[in-house]
Amino acid sequence: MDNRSSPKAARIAAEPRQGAQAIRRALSVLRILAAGREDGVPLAEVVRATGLTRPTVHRIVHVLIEEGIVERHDRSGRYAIGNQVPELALARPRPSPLLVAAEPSLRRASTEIGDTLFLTMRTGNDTLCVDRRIGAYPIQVLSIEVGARRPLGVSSAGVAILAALPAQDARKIVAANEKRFETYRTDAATVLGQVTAARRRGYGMREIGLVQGTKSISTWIKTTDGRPVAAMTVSAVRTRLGPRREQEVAEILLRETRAIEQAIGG
Amino acid sequence: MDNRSSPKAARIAAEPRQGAQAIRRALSVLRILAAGREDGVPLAEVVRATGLTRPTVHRIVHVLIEEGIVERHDRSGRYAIGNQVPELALARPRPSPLLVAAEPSLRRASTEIGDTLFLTMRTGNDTLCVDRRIGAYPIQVLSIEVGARRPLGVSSAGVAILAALPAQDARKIVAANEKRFETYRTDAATVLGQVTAARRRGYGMREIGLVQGTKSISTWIKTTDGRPVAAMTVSAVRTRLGPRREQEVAEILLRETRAIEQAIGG
DNA sequence: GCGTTGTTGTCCATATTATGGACAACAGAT
DNA sequence: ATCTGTTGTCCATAATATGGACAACAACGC
Repeated sequence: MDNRSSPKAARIAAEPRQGAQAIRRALSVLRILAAGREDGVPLAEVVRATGLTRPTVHRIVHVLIEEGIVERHDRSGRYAIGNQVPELALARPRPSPLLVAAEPSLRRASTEIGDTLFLTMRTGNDTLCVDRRIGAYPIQVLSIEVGARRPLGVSSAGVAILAALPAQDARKIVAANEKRFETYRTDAATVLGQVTAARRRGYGMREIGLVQGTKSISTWIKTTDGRPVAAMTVSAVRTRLGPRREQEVAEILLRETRAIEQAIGG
Repeated sequence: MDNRSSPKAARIAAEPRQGAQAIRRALSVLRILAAGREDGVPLAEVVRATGLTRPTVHRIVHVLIEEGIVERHDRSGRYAIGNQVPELALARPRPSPLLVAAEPSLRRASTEIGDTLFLTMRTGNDTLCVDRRIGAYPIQVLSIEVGARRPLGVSSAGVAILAALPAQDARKIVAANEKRFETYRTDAATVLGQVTAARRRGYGMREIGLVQGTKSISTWIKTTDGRPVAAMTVSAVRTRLGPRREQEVAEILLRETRAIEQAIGG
């Protein structure tokens, strides 16, 4: 009851505006549900991931259902993003400038590498897969789809983005996501270790992908102000990405990453 | 303080769940902002349209800005749907079954009629344009774009949908939208008159379109349970739609409307 | 110059609103 | 039959969101 501080206080880093706890909570519920995609998420998982109490989550979710923002699947009882969300999204028709800037690079890298390529952007404390290119090689890792959303740190793309952030910011995000890591069978310490390794290596990597037997390599994409906003990822069965080829692939990714950065800047 | 009623009360028409006023209010703000599309909406207009007080709207809007759900345009000071909304929408990739069912009919009707064709669906108390086909005739009415959202009643599509609803429901919606009609230079009495006329005529019509010198004809599309969910509209410069041609066009629309209804049902 | 009418933004005492502990009911395991 | 996992509901309570009042600024008229 004292930190109201100076009258026209610094607005630089956005002191949290008060008087809307419920709205903020509803949004954090929505973001968890978004990670569940079509299948949705059980209530208990939302409770775990948000750290809210169950009555609160239950109330929020059911109000959102009445409003058409959330749906409940009758069979499974899981909750998912409802059809009014895309309807609201139609108000914003222009395609993301990132996607436009990345398109040629994705096409080039995809034909050159031949394995599945992903473009993943950061949104808040999550990564969001916004584009996927399937390569020519007969075995492709297709587990991740456009729209897939995961806590920053869980995928190699997330690790790459964390590695490119100031260390302090990265630690904060990892701490904020800690409760959610359990679901993805990892923990804060592991993630921080991978981030450090990626920082040294110059790109992100996961020897054990989220899917058994796959391996992923990710490079981060920064805007002109130096903040990483996205990552470019190659996923393949592990045997396809031995040390020699890892090097080759990483070089292609780094080259195209720079091309995307230039396209955004210019 | 008595209508808590029977223990396992009728859930048929969804008695409003309480304990989330703020969330509901935030959503009604969002829906108004969605109607403003890229340009957004001034705060005062949101206040008028929602009937909330200005401090409340201001607080809600600014919390949503902090959360990335709303953006404020620096030049105009207007508020608009932010980029996190499409990001959340990515969680729901499947295309609307209505769009799929309507596609062949839209294509047929568009080539046959030659004027601009719209598919507009109902969402809550609004209409939302979800598809537009440009015809072969050199003068086309392009004012309405995919994503355009307006209160039910102001467009001919909205009038058509209201006409196909039970009279009592239609009256309720018109009453709920009354505060917003002012912005579109109409009022409840006018709308109700147009709805009655449309009901008698069998399709919706606006002699004076939202754009000067245009005329629109709309037919309603019902699901098997008899509820109208969308409308198909032709817009053209008024001189293109004299009484003779109005009749022709209406017949084509009604025919294709029935085709869509069958495609949804089967 | 000086009202007038339109904005947007902020403060803070107040009471309305959202909260969460406790309880209930059900589904699968063991 | 008991345990552990769910989801859903109630309601007294405290914390939260509310909105009246005030302020600052812009555009317009005269």
